Amino acid sequence: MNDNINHDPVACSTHHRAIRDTMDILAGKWKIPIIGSLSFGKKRFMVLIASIDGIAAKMLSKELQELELNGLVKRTVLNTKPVTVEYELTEYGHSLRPIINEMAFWGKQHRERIMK
Amino acid sequence: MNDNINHDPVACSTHHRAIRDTMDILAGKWKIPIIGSLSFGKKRFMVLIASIDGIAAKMLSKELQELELNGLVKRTVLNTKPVTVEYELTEYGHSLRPIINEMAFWGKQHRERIMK
DNA sequence: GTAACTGGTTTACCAGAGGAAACCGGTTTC
DNA sequence: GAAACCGGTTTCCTCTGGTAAACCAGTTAC
Repeated sequence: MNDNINHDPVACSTHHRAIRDTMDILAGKWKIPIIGSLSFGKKRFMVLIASIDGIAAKMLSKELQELELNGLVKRTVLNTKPVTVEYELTEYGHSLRPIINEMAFWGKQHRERIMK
Repeated sequence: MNDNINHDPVACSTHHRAIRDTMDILAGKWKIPIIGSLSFGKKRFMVLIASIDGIAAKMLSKELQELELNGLVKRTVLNTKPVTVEYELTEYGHSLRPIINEMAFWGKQHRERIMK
């Protein structure tokens, strides 16, 4: 029998790169909680801080910037008395749903499996 | 209108924990390439090193230990002349397929979107 | 004028992820 | 006995992700 190292280098690296792209976008401690919180609707900065347990302001603003850069989140500055800023998930941001759902499903199953 | 911070704390934290579990298991630079390489069939240590571009022996052995701990990979020591060790994906390891596929799909789409 | 609230930025610090290279015990070949 | 191959482990180093806390500009209430 022959150990096959060959799995079409091109298609394979494209595949891995795509997976890595996705992982990078979702990486870090806070991306998922933020997306999760925003999936319930648009929220202001302070509301986000309150709704995401333990996050620091710097982290939130940094993560929101990255998410905005990647087109997953839309930032809107409102012309109010003290300036308020609203963040919301773009349609593109919502397209992550299937991935997040798959991960939630597998993770739940995994925890049950580990317990016994 | 009312900014709703309440999204059922219990169900929500369970959900996020499950997602985090999955992310943790897949985290790091090498888990996916290793799983990807093993998804083509069982491989020996040296073959894995050769098939995963850029990985160091230390990293590979550490990551394999974690994957084995989580029941995703099975390690078999063969009684050969110089001891050889075979690694293979367990059935449970294969259950990650849907997640990985979703991520590959989304990542590919995302890259195309970013390009234009 | 002073305080408080808005949405941040800046600085300084720390733990952990990952990389490079040496080392190791056992076995076969020369 | 020397060298090479196997599957690691150990040590040391660097670089990054994340934290805490101070600071900032603009606006309103007191």
